Amino acid sequence: MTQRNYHHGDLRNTLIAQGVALLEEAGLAKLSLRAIAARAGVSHAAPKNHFANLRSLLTAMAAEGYRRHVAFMRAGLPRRASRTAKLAAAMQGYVRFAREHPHLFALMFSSDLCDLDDPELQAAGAESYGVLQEISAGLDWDKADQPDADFRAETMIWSLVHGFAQLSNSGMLSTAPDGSAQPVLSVLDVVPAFKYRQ
Amino acid sequence: MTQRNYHHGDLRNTLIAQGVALLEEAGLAKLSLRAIAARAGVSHAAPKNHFANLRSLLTAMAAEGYRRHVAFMRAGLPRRASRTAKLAAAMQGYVRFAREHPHLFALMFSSDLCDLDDPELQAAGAESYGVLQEISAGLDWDKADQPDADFRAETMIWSLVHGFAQLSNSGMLSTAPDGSAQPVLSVLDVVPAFKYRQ
DNA sequence: AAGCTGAAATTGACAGTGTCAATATAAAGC
DNA sequence: GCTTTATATTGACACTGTCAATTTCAGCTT
Repeated sequence: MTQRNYHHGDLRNTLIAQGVALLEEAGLAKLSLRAIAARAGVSHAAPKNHFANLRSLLTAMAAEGYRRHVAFMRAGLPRRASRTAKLAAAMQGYVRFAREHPHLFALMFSSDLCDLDDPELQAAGAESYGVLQEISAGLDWDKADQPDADFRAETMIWSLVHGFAQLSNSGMLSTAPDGSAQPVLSVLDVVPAFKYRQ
Repeated sequence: MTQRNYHHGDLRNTLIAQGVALLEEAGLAKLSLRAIAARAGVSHAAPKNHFANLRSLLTAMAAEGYRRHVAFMRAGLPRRASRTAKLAAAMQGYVRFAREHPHLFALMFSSDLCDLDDPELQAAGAESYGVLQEISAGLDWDKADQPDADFRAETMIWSLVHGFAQLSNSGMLSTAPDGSAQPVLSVLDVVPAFKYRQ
């Protein structure tokens, strides 16, 4: 962390880190390329050497988000747990990440803000999707014998947990439309009790 | 649609309509207060008389989005259909709206863009939530005898369909992480076959 | 060791943004 | 017909992302 005079040395990673930090602290409204550059101790046009535009930097930040996301999903997972326990742990990790990093989570899925086709982002996302694939393989439900059964199961689990996280972050689950307060639900209160084949 | 000279006459509604139109045509990137004002045939600061700031206009646009959203959910619903048929129709309407109006749909749930606490937005959202409440009441599943059973069922259905819509719009369901093309799923391919009590 | 080269930083400019204050216009009420 | 008041216009401001021109300096060649 020595002070560099002119050439920063590791500006690319610093920009990503400071960008994520600023996003989490201040939200999207206060996030700007110039503010991130200032936080990195660098002039307003320096990022241009590492990122073609703001969108490109946001995409790299989203990829970093996926890497942290995977860690949350794998966390708190006992090594030799039952498949149902693994499913529960991964889903809780998914939602916990979304709740603790709402802005980063929103960025990761926003096609308006970042290039969802970017190879690095796709790679980071694939890692995260892999966890979902593991835990939803062999699920026993009414569509287990349909074509694309695995893909359907993954999509069902992903939709469920992703929708829950999204609605939770939008504040849609805390108060009913009539204004009455609602209990704070865990994902597990809402996920059907799935079993696995054999 | 007569040409007004100075006073527009119905600028508030025009701004909402033109804002939605521009959003759907060009996306968030090209959306600006000045562009909307220009589309409405009015100077760049005219909106100030009807909306305190951009956020306020976006919030009104989101409320309009909810009104259209409800129409999609109620559409194609036979008057005397079974509850399962109603559930299917409403879910398909939910996703169809999201797919046909991706930017508006994103706006409706973005706390970064609009005031989710706004009374008008809440009212419009309540109407939409009401449809979900109707169709998910009395659902028979493993949590039907738990406390807050109704709220859990609503949340489960909503999470499922909302997550599916969101992931679909993010392009996450069309290609697997390894790059292989995936079948285009309908929500119904992914929703467990729920039944109703009695 | 000196010099060259090119990557990585700087400064300065530009058009475009949201917001605000001051001004102009016209509709509504007396 | 005059005043009041809502509504629109103009002009300015600070801030944004992006680009071009310039400066700095690390590492390689000779």
